[in-house]
Amino acid sequence: MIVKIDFNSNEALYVQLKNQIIMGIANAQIREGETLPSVRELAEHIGINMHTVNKAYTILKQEGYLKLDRRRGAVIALDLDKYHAMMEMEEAMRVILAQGICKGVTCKEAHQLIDQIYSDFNKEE
Amino acid sequence: MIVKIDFNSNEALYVQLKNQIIMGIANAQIREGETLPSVRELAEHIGINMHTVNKAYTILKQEGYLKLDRRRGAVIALDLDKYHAMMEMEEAMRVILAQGICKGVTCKEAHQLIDQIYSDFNKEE
DNA sequence: TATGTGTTATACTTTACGTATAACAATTAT
DNA sequence: ATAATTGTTATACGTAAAGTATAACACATA
Repeated sequence: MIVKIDFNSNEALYVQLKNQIIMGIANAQIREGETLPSVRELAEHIGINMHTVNKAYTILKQEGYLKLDRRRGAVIALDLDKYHAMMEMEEAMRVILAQGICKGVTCKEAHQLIDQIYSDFNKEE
Repeated sequence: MIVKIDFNSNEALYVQLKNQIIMGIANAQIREGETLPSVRELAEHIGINMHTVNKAYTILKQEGYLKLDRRRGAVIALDLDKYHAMMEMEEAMRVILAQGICKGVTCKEAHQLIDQIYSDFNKEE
């Protein structure tokens, strides 16, 4: 799995890393039971501090994507609280769709976008 | 139009305000050509600093939602750069949908969510 | 015993956020 | 003309978050 970090982004490094890993799971590039690199290893590979990686891992654990194990490391383990996920999706989507509506994006175009992204995630293996 | 700010949120005040205004436009609670309160007036009404409101207005101007006029104030004026809006929607949606996919949200359920939000925005007037 | 996990603690720098005053240029009402 | 109100800009300050840097701890494995 390839992690791309933009050091010029205004988005925090640990947030970028967190999102990349979530998209990696959705892509099935990493699967249930598989392990991520250790915090020190990944930190060195990306070129950032260990604690920044650890922060991303800790949040992923709290949000139900990982289980952290001494020695084994960070293991993908999904906690399927679908209801909670839907609530958060709704709140985030409301802001994004509002922006789209103001800019003339139709409901149909939003649906097409959803289909495209879903098929992108299923395409990769 | 009612502005609700959560002072306990981890989201910045100017971001919350910006999003509320965008959703207000999508709702048609404020329409093209109408004016928002002055920065000082809105700041006092909400109970925050003038510069925080000004920051939200400035960003809304840069992103093509407002035009700022001396004396007239902040006037809703939408710059319909649909293509650019679609690009940003795609990037933001990719992260949100990835979270949903990991949590077992189906493509169909995502579509239902879109429809619900779109109808919510069209219901209000 | 040695090594590599996550974890925690401390200290430091830098940046973003929010507030606080103040003043400016332009416009409108008096 | 004068006064008042608009967005705008500048400066300064305090607080919090982000990121880095060392160091040490408890635990599990080779």
